[in-house]
Amino acid sequence: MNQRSKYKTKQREILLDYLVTVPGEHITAGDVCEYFRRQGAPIGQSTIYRQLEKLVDEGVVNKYVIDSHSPACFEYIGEECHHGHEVCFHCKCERCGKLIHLHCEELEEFGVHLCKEHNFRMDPVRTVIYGVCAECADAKDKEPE
Amino acid sequence: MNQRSKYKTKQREILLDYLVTVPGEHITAGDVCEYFRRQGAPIGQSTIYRQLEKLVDEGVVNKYVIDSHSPACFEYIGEECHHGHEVCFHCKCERCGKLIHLHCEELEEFGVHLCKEHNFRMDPVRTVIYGVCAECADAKDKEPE
DNA sequence: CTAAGTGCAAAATGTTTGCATACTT
DNA sequence: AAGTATGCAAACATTTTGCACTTAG
Repeated sequence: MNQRSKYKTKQREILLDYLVTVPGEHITAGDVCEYFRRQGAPIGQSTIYRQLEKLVDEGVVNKYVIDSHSPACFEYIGEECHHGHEVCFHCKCERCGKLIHLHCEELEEFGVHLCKEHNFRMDPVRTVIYGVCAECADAKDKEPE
Repeated sequence: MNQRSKYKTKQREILLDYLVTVPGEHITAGDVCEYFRRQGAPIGQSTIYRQLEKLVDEGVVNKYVIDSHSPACFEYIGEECHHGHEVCFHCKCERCGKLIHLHCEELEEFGVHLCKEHNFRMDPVRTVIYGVCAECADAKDKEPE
């Protein structure tokens, strides 16, 4: 299950170079495929899936599952997710799909609580908090059934 | 997107009757299909998917997406998820796949915090906290790379 | 030279859909 | 009678896999 990369291949380099340019954005494997196809330098989709999986295992990239059967989203973890010692948490709006990055001490405390009281080591990187963002909540209030 | 049931059909009844017997367990659409097939009273899979979706929209059943391309899990929300006014949160072990139900005030507080400070309305029903459970954490400590 | 990675096309998988039929109200 | 729900099979979309070939160390 833990697949890390051992060789430094051209495809991996190119893929990473691209990902680095879009930190914090979340893109699907299909997006990545298409991007390189358009560049005139396509990478096989199996390679993309396989490298992406490795990058996830290496902690360089995060993977988010929004819904079964929508494609999974990947996100390069740039500096913006590492302010000081803080971890970056992610909230995903169920309505508009927006991904919100959160640096929140309370959340970190909650992680500690989970570990101490419930013996569960939360993985902030893989955990996505679903809910409704401010804008969508407003919109919904206005538009009734 | 919001599909609620208007007629009370036999299939819906049977399905609900079954779900009620396994509150807190999480089962896939495929599991449900097979269950009824074995009972000698199969229900069409489209019906199962469609009814399950309705039950989710009605708030009777929760749906969890663990991983894209693993089947989605459904869970009847019985009393055990409604101790008093508490909500039930779910933690999923990344290693063994175990689903842990948590009744935790701190988590509720965290939801409130999220809403007040960050304007994000967490949906406890759809949010799954990923991490590593106690047993798997122990196991990993012993078995090095 | 060996282990690892690539790419293609094919398979696998979970979910959705079209449509004719049957059931609820 | 009108509006919904059902069930089948076919369609879909994403992800995975088998395999022959290439590349990195």
